[in-house]
Amino acid sequence: MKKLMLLDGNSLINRAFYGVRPLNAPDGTPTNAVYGFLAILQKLLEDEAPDGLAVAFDRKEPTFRHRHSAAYKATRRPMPEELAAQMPVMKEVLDAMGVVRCELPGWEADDILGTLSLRAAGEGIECVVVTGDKDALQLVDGQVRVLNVKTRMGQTETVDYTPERFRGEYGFDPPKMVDLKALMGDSSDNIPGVPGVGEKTALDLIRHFGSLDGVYAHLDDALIKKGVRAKLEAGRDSAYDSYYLAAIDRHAPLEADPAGMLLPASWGSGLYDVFKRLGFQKFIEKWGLAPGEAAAPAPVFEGTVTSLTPETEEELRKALSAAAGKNVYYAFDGERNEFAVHFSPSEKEGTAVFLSPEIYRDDFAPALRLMFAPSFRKGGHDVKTLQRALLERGVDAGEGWVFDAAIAAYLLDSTAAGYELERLCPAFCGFEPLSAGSGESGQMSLDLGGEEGGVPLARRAAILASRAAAAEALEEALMPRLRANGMEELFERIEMPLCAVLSGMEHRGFLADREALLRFGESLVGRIGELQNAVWAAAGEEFNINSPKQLGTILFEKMGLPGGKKTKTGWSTNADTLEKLRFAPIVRDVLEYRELTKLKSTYADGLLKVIGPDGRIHTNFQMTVTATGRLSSTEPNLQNIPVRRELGAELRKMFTAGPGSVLIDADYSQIELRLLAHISGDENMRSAFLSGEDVHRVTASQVFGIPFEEVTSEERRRAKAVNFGIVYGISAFSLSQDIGVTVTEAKEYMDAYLSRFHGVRDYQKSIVEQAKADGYVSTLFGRRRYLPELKGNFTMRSFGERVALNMPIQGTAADVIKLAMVNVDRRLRDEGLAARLILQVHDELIVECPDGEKERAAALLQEEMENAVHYSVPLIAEARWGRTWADAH
DNA sequence: AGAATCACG
DNA sequence: ACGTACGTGATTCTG
Repeated sequence: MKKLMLLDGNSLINRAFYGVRPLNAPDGTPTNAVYGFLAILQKLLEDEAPDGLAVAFDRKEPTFRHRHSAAYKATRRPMPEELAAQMPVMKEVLDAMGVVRCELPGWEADDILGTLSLRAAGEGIECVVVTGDKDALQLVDGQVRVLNVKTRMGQTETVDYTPERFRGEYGFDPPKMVDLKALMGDSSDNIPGVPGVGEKTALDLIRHFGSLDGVYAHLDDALIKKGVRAKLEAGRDSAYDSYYLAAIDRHAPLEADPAGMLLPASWGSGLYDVFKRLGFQKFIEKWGLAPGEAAAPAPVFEGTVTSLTPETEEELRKALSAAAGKNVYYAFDGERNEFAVHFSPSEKEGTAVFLSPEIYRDDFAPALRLMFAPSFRKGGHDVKTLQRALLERGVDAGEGWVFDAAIAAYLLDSTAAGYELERLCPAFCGFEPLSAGSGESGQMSLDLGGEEGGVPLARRAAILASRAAAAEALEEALMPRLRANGMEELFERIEMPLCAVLSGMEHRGFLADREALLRFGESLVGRIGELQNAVWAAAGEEFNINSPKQLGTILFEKMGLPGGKKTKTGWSTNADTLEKLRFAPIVRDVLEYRELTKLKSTYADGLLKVIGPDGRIHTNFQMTVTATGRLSSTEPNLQNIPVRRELGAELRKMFTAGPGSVLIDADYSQIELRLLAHISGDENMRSAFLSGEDVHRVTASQVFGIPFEEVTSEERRRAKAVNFGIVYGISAFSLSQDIGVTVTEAKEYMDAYLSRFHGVRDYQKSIVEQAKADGYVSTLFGRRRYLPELKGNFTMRSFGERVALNMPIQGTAADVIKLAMVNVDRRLRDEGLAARLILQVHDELIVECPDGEKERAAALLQEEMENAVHYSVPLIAEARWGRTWADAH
């Protein structure tokens, strides 16, 4: 064995528990911690590829060390019940994996890790100790690395501590970690340390005096402040007792031998069974697990579906006649141009009509119009994509859609891992839809895309039919849940109608001026070259300016510029950092270089690549991505086209209206602040909006206690930052960073703000309490976001609290503009206008419109946006028009 | 594949 | 003392 990985079981499962949202096995056992642990383990195995693996666990009873310590108090925090319930599952999983579990009465997991790593080192085996605590860092040496695992917002991060890394961070050798803990203590481990001495003080002391003994030998040293000296004197016994508690004992009487901890070459079918029972489908797939001989096959779709494959319109009409009056469900395969509609007379049996160019050789459009008749009550999965596929085939089938499985599941949990049919169906309906690889054994065939060897037509029909049927099953499973959550209206009146609005917008696209875009890109090339040469000249060598690593080395090491902050992987070179170094010409050039190359690669070149044959750019609006209810835009993202800087804003001149048309751009004014005023009911803020005055000026005059007329532009700027911060759930520190004042000043601003706007203060307090009680927050339309983060440690909890403050505001704004979009689209059609929506940018709608309609369309747009809802604060939208986006904005 | 950076609301 | 604003997506470099 060359490399042994040792895991601190308790610490990792604890991290996993707080980092992973609630999850249950089909039988109801909570499994989120086990799941999270496996996710961490998987990553570790991939990254480190160890030969051996063992997991150490704490025992419930106090350890010898604790019992013999005067400072020990039997107040170990009890494990949360939900987590304790998962420990047996955890052990079962490890056993099924064939991983050695180590525990020893009277000894901590840390001691076991210390003992095993010492033994392994003695046998010449490299050791990787993995834990979520910092205590084990004392073990770091030439043969033992410690990976410190953090979970942040569900993401696992590991910090790899080598002796060098440790010294770089702490400024002393790893064994001195014990001395540090002796002074600062560790609340999670019941190590008291010296009362009143925290991490900062303790770090300074150990760095200076080298050890705990060193500190106490130099108590008179002038470097130790009076107060600290007094605390150290008073806490001497506690410190030395803590030293004893913090020191890992590397000689635990353990039977285990590192050589016996070899990992199996492959996982057995026992693990498959365990994962199957726990519902860990993802790990079964990722780890390529297969059932044993005797294991039952996974349940797949079992309906009896009769597939009809009409060859003529006559046959199609006849086949569809049976669908009259029934709910119908669709699935399609865009690449093959195949569509299926499924309708069932009962739970058990159904009929599917399957349309494939292979047998139906006529023009598809008329057939599709029959298949997607407006009168059908329609359901499906990812309806917007299906509608767009139909539009691309000349069929407008936006009416009659009442169910979309992906959107329903998204409303039920907007932060789930995904909403694919393959995931939802097993989770909510207990069966899997058919796929090319499932079904009768021997039927599996590789689809090479050629004439031979493809999936047979009948099979493809069955697969599409089962996918359509899955949507039906999901409707039965999910609609009652939506109703129970009070989300029926949000679903039926906003999200479902929005599908057709968005598919239309995607299909229409935004006309782009290819030549202008090309010229713009070309115009940047010369200057980029100049800047590159200037930067290289100043640096005295050629290097890749796009590499933050190389750039950091040049600026902060070679040229010795000050203020370089370290990030995870090296020097920070972001715009915030570089702005402070503008006095150096090279930095100014780098900043301009960054600006220009960003415009060139992401926008000029990037957009040219996605202009369609029709000269238009067709973005995808994602409806199930954001945690707050906003849309997102991809391939390309048209929601982040530059506007804030002059040069970037040039790009908006390349987005134009078609011949004879104009663009109308309408945006909500301060929608989030207005919603905050309404939701919090803050009278002061409401009257600021009702007065129609500039809200940032009003805020400035209130926060700074000066007359409205005397507010300077700087004061207004700061007040604006405070307003933004309030919406996001601010801290004084971040505000100070943002507006460049001291933390103390920022704190004063915030206190002044909250005392002036006490309705906001009260609201913030109550929404966080509400979130903690309910486990989620909601928008005014009932959209939810669950906040498992609120159960976590300080950092996670703080994040959860900020989200609780922000989501109801940002989410309600998203709801409002979505409703406005549905209404705008409907009214444009009802009034016979040719104007149509083409883009949404969160608080902004863009309509393309024939010249002759522009006054009517602009008025309609503004009216529908302002009247989408009627709250205690008016919503204001402003509309402009022009030939290009730049002119209209 | 993840990190860093930067574009937007 | 903690660690530092909410929500996104695309590009580039790097291991």
